[in-house]
Amino acid sequence: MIERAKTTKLSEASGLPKTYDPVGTENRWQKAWEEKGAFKPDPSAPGEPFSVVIPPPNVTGSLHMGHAFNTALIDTVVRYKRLKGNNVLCLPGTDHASIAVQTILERQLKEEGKNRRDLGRASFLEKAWEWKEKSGGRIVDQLKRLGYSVDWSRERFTLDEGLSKAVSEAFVRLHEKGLIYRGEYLVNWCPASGSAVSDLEVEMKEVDGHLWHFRYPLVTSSVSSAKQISYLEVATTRPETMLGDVAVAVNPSDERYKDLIGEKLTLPLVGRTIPIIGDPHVDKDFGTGCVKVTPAHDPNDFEIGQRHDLPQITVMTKKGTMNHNAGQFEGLDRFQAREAVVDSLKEIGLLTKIEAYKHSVPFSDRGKVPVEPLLSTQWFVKMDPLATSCSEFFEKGQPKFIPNRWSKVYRDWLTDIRDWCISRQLWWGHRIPAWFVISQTDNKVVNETPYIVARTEDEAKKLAREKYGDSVRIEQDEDVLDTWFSSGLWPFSTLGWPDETHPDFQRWYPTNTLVTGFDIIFFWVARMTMMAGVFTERMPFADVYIHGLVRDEQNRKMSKSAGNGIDPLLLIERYGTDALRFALVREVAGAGQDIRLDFDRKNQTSATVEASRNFANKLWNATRFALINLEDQDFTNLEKYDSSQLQLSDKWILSRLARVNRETANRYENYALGEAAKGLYEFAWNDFCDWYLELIKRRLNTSENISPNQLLDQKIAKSVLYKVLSDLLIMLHPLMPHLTEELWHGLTGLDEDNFLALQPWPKLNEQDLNIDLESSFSDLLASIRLIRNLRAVAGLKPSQKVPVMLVSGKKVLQNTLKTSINDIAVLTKAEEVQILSPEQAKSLPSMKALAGVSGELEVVLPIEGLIDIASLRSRLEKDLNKAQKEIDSLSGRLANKNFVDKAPQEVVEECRANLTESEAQVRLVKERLMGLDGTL
RNA sequence: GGGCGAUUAGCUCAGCGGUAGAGCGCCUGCCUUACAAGCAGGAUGUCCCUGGUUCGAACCCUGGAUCGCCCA
Repeated sequence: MIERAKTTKLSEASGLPKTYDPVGTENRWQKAWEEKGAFKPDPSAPGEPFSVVIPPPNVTGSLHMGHAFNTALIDTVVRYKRLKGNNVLCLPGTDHASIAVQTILERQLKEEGKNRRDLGRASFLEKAWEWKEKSGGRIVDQLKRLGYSVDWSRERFTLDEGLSKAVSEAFVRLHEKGLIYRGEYLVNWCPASGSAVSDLEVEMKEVDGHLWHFRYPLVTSSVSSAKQISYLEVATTRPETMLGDVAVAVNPSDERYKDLIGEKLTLPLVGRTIPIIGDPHVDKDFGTGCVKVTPAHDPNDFEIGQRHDLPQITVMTKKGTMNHNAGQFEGLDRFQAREAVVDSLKEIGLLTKIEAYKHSVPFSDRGKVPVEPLLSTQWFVKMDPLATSCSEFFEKGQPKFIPNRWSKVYRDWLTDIRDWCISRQLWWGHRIPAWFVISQTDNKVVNETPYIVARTEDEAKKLAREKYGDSVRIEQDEDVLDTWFSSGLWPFSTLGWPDETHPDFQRWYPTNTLVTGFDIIFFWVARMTMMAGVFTERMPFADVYIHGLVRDEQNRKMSKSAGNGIDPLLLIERYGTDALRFALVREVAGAGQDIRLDFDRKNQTSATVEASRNFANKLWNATRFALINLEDQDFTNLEKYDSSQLQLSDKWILSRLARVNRETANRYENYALGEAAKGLYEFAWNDFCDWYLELIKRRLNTSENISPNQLLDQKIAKSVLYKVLSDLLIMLHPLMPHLTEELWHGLTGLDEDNFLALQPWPKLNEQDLNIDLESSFSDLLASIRLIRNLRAVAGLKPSQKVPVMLVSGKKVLQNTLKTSINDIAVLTKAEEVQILSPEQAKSLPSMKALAGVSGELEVVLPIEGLIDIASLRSRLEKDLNKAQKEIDSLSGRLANKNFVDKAPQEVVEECRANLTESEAQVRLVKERLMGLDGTL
């Protein structure tokens, strides 16, 4: 820990450890932020409002890399906005995950040999809450370890009282608007969880199956006798459903069968007589061209059934076993029944063919078993009107998707959408606010039982009495709502809705940005826009920033079942939260794309995260350097110095700083977070540490007998150092919040409650921007590199000082070099540096020297005895070669009349300038080669 | 079947019309008093293939290949 607060003495900083130890620091700041309510905004505080609700992790979960990634991105945006002075609310919470929680609890019960019915609804829910407190608390603690700058005092849970109220309100209002209905339809039944699930919770998987062909005999052969047909052959992937067949369909234009339409068949094994019907949806070319129709067990058949007014015969139970309609097969599991049906058909000679066949089978996302399309009475939300409203907003560009290509995914889904089955045959969740008037139907709930939708039981009773008299008996629907129903309300239910006068709602709704993975655009994003459209008449967020998935080192999707997840907490303990966050954000430059996180499973290390940890350490040490050098002087007020008093390197780093400030703000603003991270990394490491800090060491080290001018220069260097470092820490703060908070406190000595997280974004000094100066400076840096390169080529010991001559006819460069002559000397270990014009150089006595050329600059190290002629020659030849190639290419382009005529003037000019430079270089290199031993 | 994305250095990825970039890894030399989690120097590419547009293509357009995802 850096000494800070009131007792800070910067001079003590030299006692800092050489390496940054993140874990303690991070915990300390997380605690401090939370205790002081740093991220708890006041709705009445000034500042443009900015709000984000986090995608609520579900309470069954533990922190995985997806959370870490999502958090890193959201928190970066949110912290940036806070620095920018917005009144920021970032609201956290969790969702109740009906199916997941219930599955876990029922599994536990099963181990005790019980089921939920044994327990009863009330005690089951009691258990569920107990379990939620434990598990939900864990994920919240884990989120805190990420340094999430959310307001924990506003943490919400989808089953909270307030949010539950929002759910009933939403249900009632949708029902009033005629957007909710109840009815018997084919739904996706998940036998594992014993509940209906929505279309979205079904995943199609390709499986290797079979196509069984079998024959249904014709009852009559009057018409068909001419063709001598006595049966129709059908092909199916699901033989067991034939027990529920009610027809066979053929295409009415199919020459083979069209005359048979209206005839009857005998359904084997069952003996039922079923009609042959004509339906244009039948594909003549698929299989035999005859389709068995099972309306109660197949969505397509269901539609055919509706069109032809066919009965629906359900042959399975909700557990996935055969029911009494299956006759001899009753009681068998659906997959056993399949085999049994096939065997039976084979026995009676009706099975004609078994083909291997790859086909798509719907699986339940949660239960991981094939879902069964099953007729059942459920609650649905009518999607068309909701989707239409969203489409209207979409036409106006709301919400805006980043990257834009996801907007098409969203729109396409809205335009072809089926009604949403929202009831779940579960207990854990929001119980459907509908009461059956059972006294009307013999005290039982049947499809015909009337119902009352109300906000509370009392309200329902009152309504029931009004309508059915005082002796009415009502009973609430057993089922709960799809978890996504409540998640769909999240952006406004968390802000106080349905109380639209709630200060939070007033201040922060609609929210500004939603950051989430592309995998839940339909599940969540679209549901939120639909709910918001109908209840708030606005889109719930302005921007939707879509990110990809974190994949493992082999580019596989991380999943619990594959066991290939990389534990974020492990990486956090090893490298620190900031390192993990920075690594994740840095990888994400191509927004919306998956990122791959490298991970060595044997050693449990990640080179990517390690690189970010090293960066953190670099910043730690840069600050340590600053603290060692910034003593008790006045160094915080850079403005008091006149620009003419600043050195070239000061102006250069300030120009770079201003540029980075502008670029970084733009990047944060436009969700180019990866670029922001990379830009800051480069600036901090290359410009600031490698060059600027090295350059000012000379100025800071002057100690004895310091002249007033030197003292002034030293103060300026310190002021610039302080300015650049403190600005840099602020700009990096959204990406590495803990480290920067720690370092900033150490640097400024401000007390603990004065958080960096709440500082203003550094002011951009436009007047510092100087592109010409930056360009001159990079020439200077190139010169220094060239000298160092020559020294390396010559194999000089680092400690060995040699004289350096720099020769150039270019006036600007000469000046730059002259003003920086001391810097060059220090950075190249030069004994003495001379800047010469070509004329001056010519007048010197010729000698064998170490020499190199870069553009129009010639570097000469007159150290005859030390030269390795061979390696120098090879170096020069390489330069010559490169420059010659350059000349060929450039002169080729310039010789092309089309290029000179059509290309923009400045491009042609640049080309000419480059050619001149390359020619000069070739000339100089040749001279040098000649000088080496008189040959080329 | 419809749609989307990816293909650039050994690896992971930027760049998206004007002379190919970063990090990691690799090679050489350095414990230079902020940092060896470091410093200095260095090597490395038919920018998937194919036509085309253009003075000029990694970048735009045809067509194709391979890998991956979404929807039906």
